[in-house]
Amino acid sequence: MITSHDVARLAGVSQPTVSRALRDDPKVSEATKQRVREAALALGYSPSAIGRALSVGRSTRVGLVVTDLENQFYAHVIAPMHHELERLGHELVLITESSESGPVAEHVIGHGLCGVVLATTTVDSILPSRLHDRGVPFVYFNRTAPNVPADSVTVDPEQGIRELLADVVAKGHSRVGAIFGPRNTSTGELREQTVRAVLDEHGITLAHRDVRHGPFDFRTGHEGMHALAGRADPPTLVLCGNDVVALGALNAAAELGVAVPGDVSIAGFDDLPTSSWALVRLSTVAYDLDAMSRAAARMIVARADKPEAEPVTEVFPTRYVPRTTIGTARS
Amino acid sequence: MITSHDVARLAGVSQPTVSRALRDDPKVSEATKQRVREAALALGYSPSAIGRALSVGRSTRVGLVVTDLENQFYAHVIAPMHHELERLGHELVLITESSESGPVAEHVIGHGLCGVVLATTTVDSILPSRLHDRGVPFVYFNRTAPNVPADSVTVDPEQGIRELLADVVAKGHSRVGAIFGPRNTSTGELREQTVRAVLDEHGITLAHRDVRHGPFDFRTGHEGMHALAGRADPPTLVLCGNDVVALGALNAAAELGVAVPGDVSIAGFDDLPTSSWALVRLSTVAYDLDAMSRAAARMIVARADKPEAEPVTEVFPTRYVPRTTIGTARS
DNA sequence: CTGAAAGCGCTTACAG
DNA sequence: CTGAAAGCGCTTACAG
Repeated sequence: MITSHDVARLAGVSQPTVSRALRDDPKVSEATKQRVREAALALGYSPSAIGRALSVGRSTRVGLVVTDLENQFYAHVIAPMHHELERLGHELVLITESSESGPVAEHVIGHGLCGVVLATTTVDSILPSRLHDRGVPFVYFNRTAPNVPADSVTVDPEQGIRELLADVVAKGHSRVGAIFGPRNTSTGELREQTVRAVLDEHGITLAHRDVRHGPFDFRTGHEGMHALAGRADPPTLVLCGNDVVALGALNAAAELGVAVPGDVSIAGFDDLPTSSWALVRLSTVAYDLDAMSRAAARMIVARADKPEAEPVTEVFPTRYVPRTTIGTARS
Repeated sequence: MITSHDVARLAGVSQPTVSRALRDDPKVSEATKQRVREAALALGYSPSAIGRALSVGRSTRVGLVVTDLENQFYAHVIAPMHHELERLGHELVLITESSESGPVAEHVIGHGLCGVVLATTTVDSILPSRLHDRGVPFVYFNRTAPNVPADSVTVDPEQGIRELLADVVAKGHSRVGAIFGPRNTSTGELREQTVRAVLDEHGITLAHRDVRHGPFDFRTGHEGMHALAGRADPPTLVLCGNDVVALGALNAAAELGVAVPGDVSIAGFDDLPTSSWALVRLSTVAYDLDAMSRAAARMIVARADKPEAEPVTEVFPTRYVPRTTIGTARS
């Protein structure tokens, strides 16, 4: 490996001068900088980020903690988050909660990340408090945990759900079912409560047998729809916890031969790219996931810079995107 | 930050002893190990990976170089690769070629990765030779570059394509079109050549006007299908460079109101999870992408261990998975 | 404007 | 079995 000492030797300066010159320190003369840059180029030298990290006591690597990497939702957060981090001179390292290499908190601390973004927090996860105790900067992305305050980027589902349900009611649905997300996530819980409250304003109550819960994945929607639509007397509409769940439901409907929206209407939440496919055309609730992901990136680097600043929180509005999976209620 | 020195003080031993004890060095007595572990636990200490990396001169971080993070194909390589790396005690850091922070090679070198896997190599990319020159271990994933030899994990498309085309011919297609991948990728080129060669055995030639090329993305398939099927005299079947392209084509067909496989048949390559959706049911060529991704993970850590070993290469076989997008040719 | 010195948190010979 | 010493590649006061 070639180091700043090699460059120093070639340029005929001291090693610290190489360090300063390459970081464009104003205290170094232009002539020297020039000489150093040439030497560095000649040797193909690039400074070791790890030497630097050890020296300054902080790295430029942020971790993204996710449980389900396979889930397409996360592809759409990883991409923009990575780009924004790169723009800020940081790297993205992936961490999953199911880490076999021991507790995530230890992993995070040991691996010298300057901060982490938590994308799959549950209400009962211990990670936030562990990170807090160890002084590791972090931000909540999308989901939050109630007990440990920290920066967060979230979405406010209300407006989108109101618009969606207004359409649902206008189309004559009164027998509505739902496949909600997990109860132990802030997003799952908030969306469910909002749906129930707004439905209530319209005089509609969800029948217990028309409701399912499960992880925000394809399978939940798939199995949920089989359960709900496979019955003699199914609801005319099924609200899904998110688009991936709705995609599962849509496919289950196709398997069952139940027409959407002829026999049953379906709604999602997230408006992923797949939802606008001609083959899908899912009516859903949208928000700017791309901007959210980038905001989280900016937030974590800012936080790493000023660990003591007041927690900030950014919330993104939602809107209804009607497509073709919600039709007039069959009578 | 709490360091091994703090633990040493509390345990009443020297700092190197802490280091050895925690790594379970057999030369340390059980009694001492016990004491050190307790002290470490009490202080909530976890060893700094970056201190360690600097000391041993090698990190446990492997980079994955990808251009299009949004592409669902990569979600299915990232997940298994990450899991396998984690199992091996390594981390995955994401790198995109469009790195604004200067040339990727410099980035890779500077950031102290122990190796990188190249997932979006083109025939003309300079990265392989740069990495080679700088002595950075790397492996080709899926695609290779011809000039720089290195470890690789690839797929052999022949068997799958043979089976696919046998079915195509049996169903009476003779007017076949294609939306191939980019000419400057080994995968794009190899699949195209194989298709042409096997088709030739069946006495079929692709008409120039029935062929399109483009990046392996949704848009390529989408625009390609609009161009091919929007004409007066379209081919009866369109072979796509991969599933994501085929998904674009399938959706374009839906938009155009052309029935699949009634009006036109469509084939893919990869067999992504989406392809088996009831809404999709894409006939395609399959291989074990999961195993491939894990193999690449194992390969890069092995390579980082023995930089001088002979390059190894692992190739995965393919098979045809008939579903419903290929039908009898209309006459 | 530049250099010598010390230090970041580890590991690894080398002694004992 | 354990410790003192040196070093990994940087950065950052401190002198000059």
